[in-house]
Amino acid sequence: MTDKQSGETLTRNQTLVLEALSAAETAMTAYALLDVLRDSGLRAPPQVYRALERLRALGLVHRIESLNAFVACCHPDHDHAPATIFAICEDCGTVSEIENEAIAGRLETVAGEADFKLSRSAIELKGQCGDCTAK
Amino acid sequence: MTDKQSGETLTRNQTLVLEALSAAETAMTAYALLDVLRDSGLRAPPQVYRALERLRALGLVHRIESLNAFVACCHPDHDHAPATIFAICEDCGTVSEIENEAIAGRLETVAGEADFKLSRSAIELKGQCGDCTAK
DNA sequence: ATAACGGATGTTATATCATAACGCGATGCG
DNA sequence: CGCATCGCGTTATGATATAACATCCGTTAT
Ligand SMILES: [Zn+2]
Ligand SMILES: [Zn+2]
Ligand SMILES: [Zn+2]
Ligand SMILES: [Zn+2]
Repeated sequence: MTDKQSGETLTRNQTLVLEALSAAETAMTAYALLDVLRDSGLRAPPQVYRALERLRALGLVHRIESLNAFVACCHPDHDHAPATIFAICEDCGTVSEIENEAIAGRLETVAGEADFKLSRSAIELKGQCGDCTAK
Repeated sequence: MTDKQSGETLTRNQTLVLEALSAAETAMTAYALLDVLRDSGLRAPPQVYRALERLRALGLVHRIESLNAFVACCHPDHDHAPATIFAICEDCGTVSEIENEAIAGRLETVAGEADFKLSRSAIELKGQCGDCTAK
């Protein structure tokens, strides 16, 4: 176990993708990332998708299912609750990550009542963020 | 106002798509629907997507974001809670629709606390259904 | 009646999102 | 060395979704 790349350190491509995502205001599609990173040497979709896959496994990036797009985790340091909630502004596109134990627990209960063995969940809210409501 | 197609009745294509979806055990993609309905006269994706769009507006069909696929609503008669939950079995693919007022309310609260004006939400649970757990 | 309109439809082409499959080069290990 | 593993680059293709345009057909206004 030489730790060449066995768990912690990010490769060049992974770092590029994570930095691009972190710098973005909104969720980005894989192709948007590719466009942005073309000058940094990325040339083809698999390079981006592979980096995203790894970053997701590390919990540094989340996929927003309803947008087919990706965001950097806003608190990669601590572990996630079993149910993370994403609030997506339909006006400006910003995505906020919300943790809520109560809802996570309630979802577990509801799943149990339906005789469903829950492994993971995606909760995506659409609406208007505070900034856009104020406008 | 002859009610030619002004709100209630479904057109031929819409009926075909809804029937195919209702008959399906699992969620179906638009292209799967197209394959199934080719013998009934559907020839191109826009015909399916247009029918799906209308059926969704009528509340007869739901889109499962994490699958890029669609299901027939299992209780099209009564109105939906603001937050419908879909439990998706990763073994057999069945999708169950769950209504839960408590979670819907809780989501409203959480959104409010985050200063987010909620318009609609997608909650998708992945795991194992009762039948598959029993196996 | 007939012209104008709106809505559903059919069709072609294209945009957008995602992965399969192959080969290469560096690294670690027997 | 001989071999396995891993990241990487590249090409090609698959899967999902929509733009754009032409047509048809009942309704409605003139
Ligand atoms: Zn996170
Ligand atoms: Zn906003
Ligand atoms: Zn429903
Ligand atoms: Zn199952």
